[in-house]
Amino acid sequence: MENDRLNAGKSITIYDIAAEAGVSASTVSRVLNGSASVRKEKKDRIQSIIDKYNFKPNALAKGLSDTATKTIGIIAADVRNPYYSALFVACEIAAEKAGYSVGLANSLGVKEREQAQLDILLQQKVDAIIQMGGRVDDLITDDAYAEKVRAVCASTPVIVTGKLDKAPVHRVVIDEAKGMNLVMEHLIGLGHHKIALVGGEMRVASTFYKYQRYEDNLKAHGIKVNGEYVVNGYYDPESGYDATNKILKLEDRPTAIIAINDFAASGALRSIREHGLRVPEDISVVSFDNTYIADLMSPKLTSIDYNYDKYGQKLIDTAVAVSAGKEVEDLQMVDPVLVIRDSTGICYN
Amino acid sequence: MENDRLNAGKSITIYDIAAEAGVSASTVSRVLNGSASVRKEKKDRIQSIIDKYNFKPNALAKGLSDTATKTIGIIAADVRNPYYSALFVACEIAAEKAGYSVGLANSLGVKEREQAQLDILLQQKVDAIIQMGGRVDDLITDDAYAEKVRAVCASTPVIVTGKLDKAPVHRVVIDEAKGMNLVMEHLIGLGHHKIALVGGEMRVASTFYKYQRYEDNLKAHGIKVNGEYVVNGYYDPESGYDATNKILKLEDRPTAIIAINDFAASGALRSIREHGLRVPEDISVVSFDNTYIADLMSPKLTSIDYNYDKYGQKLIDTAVAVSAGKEVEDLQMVDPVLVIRDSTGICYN
DNA sequence: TATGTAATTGAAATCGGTTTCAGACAGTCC
DNA sequence: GGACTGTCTGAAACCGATTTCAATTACATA
Repeated sequence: MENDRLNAGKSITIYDIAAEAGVSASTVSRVLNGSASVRKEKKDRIQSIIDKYNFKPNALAKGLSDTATKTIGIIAADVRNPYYSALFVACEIAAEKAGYSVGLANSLGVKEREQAQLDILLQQKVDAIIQMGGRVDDLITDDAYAEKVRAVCASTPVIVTGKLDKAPVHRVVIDEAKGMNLVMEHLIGLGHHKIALVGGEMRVASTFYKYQRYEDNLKAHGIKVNGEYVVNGYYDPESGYDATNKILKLEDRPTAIIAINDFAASGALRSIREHGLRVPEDISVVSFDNTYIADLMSPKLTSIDYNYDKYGQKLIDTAVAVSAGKEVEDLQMVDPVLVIRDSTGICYN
Repeated sequence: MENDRLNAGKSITIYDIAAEAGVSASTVSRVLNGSASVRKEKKDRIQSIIDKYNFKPNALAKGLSDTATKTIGIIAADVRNPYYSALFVACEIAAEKAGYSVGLANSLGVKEREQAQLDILLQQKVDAIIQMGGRVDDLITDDAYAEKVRAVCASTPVIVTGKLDKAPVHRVVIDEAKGMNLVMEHLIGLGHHKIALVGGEMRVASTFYKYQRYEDNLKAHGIKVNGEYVVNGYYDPESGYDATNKILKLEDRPTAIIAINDFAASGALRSIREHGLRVPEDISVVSFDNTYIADLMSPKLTSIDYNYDKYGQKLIDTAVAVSAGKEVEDLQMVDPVLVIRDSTGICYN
């Protein structure tokens, strides 16, 4: 008992196991990893001692002597956004299957944090870094940031979900163009011609790409682009609310609204309701991300889904492959899917 | 150049710095940590070389020789639930201020995962483990699980957000009783007597405690407890929806519904709307957690808030203090607050 | 029984830091 | 000048694993 107290905090090591088994640490290590053959009788004895103490080798020591830590660091913009939490959990599950564990840091969109977190992950000797959202999504890459990432890439593979060029990263990105095409085809197929776009910043690449396809699709259908129908903002409910308020004041009201994400869509819904209009009878609403929010709203939102499980799997596969020195495509695409729910309907106007 | 390529993946060490500065590694270490005095001129020279290479010491090696890793492991039930993501980010920010970094693992409510994650964190030599949600919330502690936690506690402090007894953990929990008191006072103050409770499992301690106070408050106001008004379930929208459907079919309909969390409340709102009733004119709705969902709904939800920033801060403060060997209260409480929005109103029936 | 080969095993080096310990050196005081 | 003090500094041990290398043992074959 008193001995227990004295030992508090001191955990058991491979040498303790070796001593109790009357063998060397090398042999215990071999049993632990199955890295070389050990005489059956001896192996069983050692294994039973390992089990008895539920001994788990110190990951720090292991990481120090091995070349790999079997750890992947993930920097997300903000897990409080369900888009990132869904993607993170998908990565975690995929990583686990591959025998890796993941760490999570939130950059909260602050450049200094992103850089500091890169440094921490580097110090922790993760085998790869996945950065989702934040600076890597900028349409125009910040030079200082690119320089930093380039330095990181020299020792650790970096996989990003955004457009970041100017650094030797691997990219696994959503095919935004395809997503917007799906949305536009859906709306135009329902007879909508007066389509608005709310929320999002043009400095964010994914938003900009969406906007491009929005224009392209309208033009392709001979529909004139109405500048008043595009009201940017951010990615939160307030932004969607404000933008929609502005749009609903227009003389020539649109019959459909595309929100940059589900948050913005929730604000749009509120604004529409407050204007005494119905969804989808008077106005259709579509959004991007298909987070659980889409399912919480009334009416439930038609939204573009990114198949988070597959997306996470692809990110981890890439991280694992690159860190193992395998050749992997620099750029991989993830196909979005349109999930049709109750917020879109035929245009009667 | 070719040299660069050869060195790819090999990062710079304290010995490289020492060699370039013409001193020993010990001296560089002293400059790095300010752990002992080094002659000014020499110190500056070493520092400039450190800066030049942006050298950051290998955290694995450091953790191996130090007693602490300045790392805190967090096991959450599921960060996709905004309750946990809010709390996690609060912890991350608080940890950062204290010079710690945090890791995140999701147990997803699976016992085997919780145990495996405890083992991984132990191997990674985190200075403390914070477990939020999952098994630690059980009203009746699982013996095998308690045994596991007890073993973990022998080497690493564990802080939990739930009721887990039977293991020498530290607990920082929400004062559920106070929360439910606030809710009941609010509703009864608005004239409600027929109050229903939807969602949640009684095997979860926090839910059970809420139920107890629900009963207590009714009795204290001389209101008879109606068993039909309590419909348990889980913590998702569907559960709230199903439970509310059941309740709205009753002859003697309640005038207020308390949902176990914002998710369940969103389902309740949907059911109420589908029954052609209005919130709060016909029925008031209150919920717990005050996640951003409460703000997304129409009407916006009146909900119990846990002050996540302070809660996270308290968790980290406790983790840091305990791992430093300081004496800390075994049980600390966090006070909830009622945030009144648009889903509750005076009872006219 | 002698010999060759394959299977086992442990000593020692290594990973990249920190820290103790003792020696070198400089400055102060009689 | 000698003794004493205090400041700097590096060598070496240590943290807990893995792995190389060489030695030992076991076993099959001639």
